[in-house]
Amino acid sequence: MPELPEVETVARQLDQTLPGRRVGGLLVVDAKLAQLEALAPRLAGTVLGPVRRSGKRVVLSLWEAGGSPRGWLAVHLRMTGRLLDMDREAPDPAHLRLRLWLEPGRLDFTDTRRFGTVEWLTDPATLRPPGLDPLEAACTAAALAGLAAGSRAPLKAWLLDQSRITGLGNIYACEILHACGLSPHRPAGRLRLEDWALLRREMRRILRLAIRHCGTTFRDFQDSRGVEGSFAGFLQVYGQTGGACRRCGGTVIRETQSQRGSWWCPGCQS
DNA sequence: ACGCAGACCTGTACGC
DNA sequence: TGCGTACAGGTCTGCG
Repeated sequence: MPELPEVETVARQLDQTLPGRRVGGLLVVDAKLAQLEALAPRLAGTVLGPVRRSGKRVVLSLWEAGGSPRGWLAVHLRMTGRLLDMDREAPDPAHLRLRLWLEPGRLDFTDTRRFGTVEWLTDPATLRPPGLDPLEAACTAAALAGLAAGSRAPLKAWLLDQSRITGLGNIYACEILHACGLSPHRPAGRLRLEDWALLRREMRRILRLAIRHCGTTFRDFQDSRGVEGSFAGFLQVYGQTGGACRRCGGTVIRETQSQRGSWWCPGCQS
């Protein structure tokens, strides 16, 4: 489900409401997360600190009452995961997988498809994702061109590879390529520097715009308050099979590429 | 280095 | 209404 803008939305919201709240306990509901049971003693009594996005993960920091970090909980929401900031007395949400009891309130992790993961990290070096974050200053046209040098991978698949750029998913990869007029089939290694400059610019513009609208809810996404994102109305090609391209009037098509749907307009993307 | 199939899961939309 | 099929925002493993 969530890509960079959705994860950023959740992280920013939780960063407004979680820091300073004490962790009272841990409830593991899903047997797939049973390995977290052992964490309960280490979490109890900690205080939540800043919440950040790392790639597509939401990272909660847990601090000793004294003032040094005890560790980080890195949550990957995958397709249908949600982190919901709930009142203590609220009824259980559907598909509850994990709960952090807080003072006050509680943080519920729900996940319909159960693909989501939760990791306990104690080494700060493991907090950073392997790839370049599209919104960081280090993500320059030259850096992108350097990463892609020699690659024959189709641009769409290249953008989805999290080891190079971290944060893009299917929706935003399709939207960015359309905004740039680049075909998803173009070999990544054959782009010119000016293509990367355009791609970098559009990538940042679209991601920032989506963050401003709290992400895209095409199906499942909800933020930490259970509210849907409003960027869906801005989508130009994703999910628009047979629709008219808003730029050239051509017809948006869907095809399967690297096992994923690719939506694009052959009229203006080449 | 790359594509591809299959796996992990559950829910929904659609055609018959 | 009911049943089968395809598809879903992610990522991993194994194979060719």
